[in-house]
Amino acid sequence: MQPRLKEIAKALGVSTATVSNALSGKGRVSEETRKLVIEKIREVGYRPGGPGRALRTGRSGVLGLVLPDISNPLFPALAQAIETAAERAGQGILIADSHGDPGAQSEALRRMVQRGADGIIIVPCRGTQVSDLSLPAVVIDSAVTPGNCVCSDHRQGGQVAVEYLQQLGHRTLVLLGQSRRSLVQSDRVAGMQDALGPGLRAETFWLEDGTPDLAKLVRRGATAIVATSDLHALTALTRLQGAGFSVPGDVSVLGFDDLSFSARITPGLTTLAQNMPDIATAAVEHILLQLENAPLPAARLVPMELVVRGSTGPAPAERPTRETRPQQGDVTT
Amino acid sequence: MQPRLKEIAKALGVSTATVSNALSGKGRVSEETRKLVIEKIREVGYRPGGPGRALRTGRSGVLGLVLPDISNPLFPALAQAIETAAERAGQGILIADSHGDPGAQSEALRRMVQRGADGIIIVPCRGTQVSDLSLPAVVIDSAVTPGNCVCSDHRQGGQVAVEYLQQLGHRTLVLLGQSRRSLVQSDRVAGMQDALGPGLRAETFWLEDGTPDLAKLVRRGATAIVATSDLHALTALTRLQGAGFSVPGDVSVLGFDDLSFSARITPGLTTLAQNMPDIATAAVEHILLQLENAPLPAARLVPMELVVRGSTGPAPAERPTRETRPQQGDVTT
DNA sequence: GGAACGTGAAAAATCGTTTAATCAGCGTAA
DNA sequence: TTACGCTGATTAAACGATTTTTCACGTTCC
Repeated sequence: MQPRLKEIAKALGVSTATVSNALSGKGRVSEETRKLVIEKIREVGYRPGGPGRALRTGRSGVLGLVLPDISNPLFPALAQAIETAAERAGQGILIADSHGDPGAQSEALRRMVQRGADGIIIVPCRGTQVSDLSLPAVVIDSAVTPGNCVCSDHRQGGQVAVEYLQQLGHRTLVLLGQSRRSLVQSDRVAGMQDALGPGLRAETFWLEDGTPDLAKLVRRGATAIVATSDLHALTALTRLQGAGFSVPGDVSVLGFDDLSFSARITPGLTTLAQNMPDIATAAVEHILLQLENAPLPAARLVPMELVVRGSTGPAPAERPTRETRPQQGDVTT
Repeated sequence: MQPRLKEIAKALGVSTATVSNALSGKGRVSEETRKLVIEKIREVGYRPGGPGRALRTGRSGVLGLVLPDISNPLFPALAQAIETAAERAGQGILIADSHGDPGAQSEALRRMVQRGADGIIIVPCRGTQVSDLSLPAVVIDSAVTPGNCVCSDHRQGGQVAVEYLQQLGHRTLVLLGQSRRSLVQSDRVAGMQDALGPGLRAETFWLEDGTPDLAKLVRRGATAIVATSDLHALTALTRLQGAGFSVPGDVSVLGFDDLSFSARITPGLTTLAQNMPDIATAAVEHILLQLENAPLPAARLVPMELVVRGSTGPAPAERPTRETRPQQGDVTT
C-alpha cells in the first residue's frame, strides 16, 4: 500500500494541510518543518495520489490523444513525440482509436472528458469537424482545418518535393495520392501542382480510383513518381524494381512521412518528413496555454523537411521509349 | 460544464445516494424513481465523473501500457489491439515510453501508479525484470520471462517458418537476427534451429555483429533468407532485388510480425504474424482477473501464424553457381 | 395496541488532496 | 494594559462519487 498524506502527517505529528503546504510551498510553513516533511516523504517515497488531487483541483495531469487509426504506420512517430512532449510537461497520455468513424470519435471524446482529461489532442477522422467540447483541444490535421490547429505544412512539402525533382532535371512526373477526401493528401498534391511550371508536366492519380500502370507510364517518359505517403512510394518502388527498372537510374521515387522502413530499403527512400517533435511540442503547449486562459498563438504551421536518400537521382539522359528490360507479371496472388 | 450527480438529484428532488443507487442497481430504489432517474440522466447526458469515482472506489478504469519504444513499427498493431481490448472491457489506456532505459521504465511505472492506473501491461526493456509493483501487472515479452506473462510463441513461429521452407524444397537457409540480447529474437532463432534436420542447413548471422553479404551467400547456394523481423526481411529483399536477383525465383525471403508495409511491397512479404487481438485480450483479461483476486491462468502462449505472400516460393531447381545476372553496386550513399 | 418487519429514501461517512478560514501564541506599539 | 499584527500551524470545507447507516412510514402479526 502506498503511503498517504495522512500517514506522513501522523508520523511527523503535524496536520495533512501542513504537509501539503510544505510540498507545494503555498501556505505558511517554517523552514524547519518543511525540511522535516521533505525528508520524510523522500524516506517513504510518497507521491500525491492522482485521483484525490484531480478531484480537488480539477486537473488530472492527463491529456487525451484521439486518433483515427492507431495502426497507421505514421502513428508511432507521432505518438512518441507527443508522449515525450507531454511527459516533459508533466502530463500523461490517454489514447483512443476512433477507427475512422465519426460516431466512435465523438464517443471517444466523451470518454476522455469522463476520465478527467485536462485537454485533448485530436487527429480527426476525414471530413469531421471537432465540435465544441467542454475541454481545451488542439487539432492535428491540415492547414485548411478551422480552429485550434497545429500541423505540418503539407502544401509546402509538396512544393519542395516537386522543386527538388525539377532541379534534378525531371520534366515528367507521376503524382500518386490515395484519397481525395484526405485533407492532408490533397494539400500535398496541391502543393506539388503549385510548383509545376512551364516545362514541368505531371499526371495525378488517386489510388481510390484504381491502380495506374506505373511501368507503362515510365516507358512513356515519366522519370519520377511522387507518392503522398512512403507506403505508396514503397509499393511503387518495389513494383518498378520487380519489373526490372532501376531506381533511381530509370526512375526516381519520392514519398512522404519518413516511415520506419524508408531508411532501411535499398535504395533508401527519399521523403518529406514531418517534424514530429515540433508538432508535438506545439500541440501540448497549446493545450497548456488554453488551460491557463493565456492568449493563444495563431494556428501553427510546421515546415516539412526533405530527407534525401538513394531513391531519387538525376533524370535519365536518354528519353526514347525503352522496351529492353523484361517485364514480369505481378508475382503476388 | 458537465452535469454532476448533485444537479441530477436536485432536479429530481431526491438525494445523490438515490441517483447513484438507481444507476448502479445496488441499494433499494423503487422501480418508479429508477425510471425517472434513468430518463433524467439520459436527458442531460450525465456520466459519472472519473476522479470522484476513482477516489471512492479505488478504481480508475485505466490501464497503463509501458513500452520500450513507441516508434517501433510493431507497436501500432499492439497498441491498437490493446486499446480495443481495453475499451471493450471499459478500460482506458495510458501510454508511456521507457526509451529502452530501465531507469525510465521504473519511473514510468511509478507515474502509472501515481496516476491511479488499475493495472499495468508492460513490454519490458531488454534484460529488465519487472520487480514487484503494487499493482496487477502482465508482461508481454518472451516465454522465458518469469512471472505473469502473455506472449506469442516465438519459438514455435521459428519452427513453422523453417518447416514451411523445407516443404518448399529449400535446403540451405540464411538466418538473420538483430540482437542476441533480445529474448524475442533469440527465441525465434532457437525455434528455427529446432526445425533444422538432416539435409537442411542454416547459417545464422546477427546484424549487431555486422551485415553479411547476402548476394554472396545466395550465389554460394543459399535459397532462402529468414529474418527475425519484417524490417530486416525488407532490407534483404530490396537489396537482393536491387542486385538483380529474382524474389522468389532465385531466393525466398521470409520475415516476422507482418508489419504495415509487408503486404504492400512487390512481391508481398511472407511472414509470421503475431495474433495481436488474442494477446491483447489475454493481457487485459489477466489484469482484470488479478483485480478481482480470481485464480490466474498459467502464462499464456499464443501461436504465431504463417501468412504466405509472394516472397517465398519453391527452391530453384538448378543449383549451379549463377553469374548470369548483373550485379550492381549499392546505390545508396 | 404495541412490537416486529419491510420498504424506500435520506443522511452521513468516506476516499486523498488542496485551500480558505481560523486560531493560539508572541512580540510590539499605543 | 490592551489592541494589533505577524507567524506557524490546525481545522474545516470542498471536490464527486459510492456505500454504510439511519430514519420515516406502512403493514402485519401477535
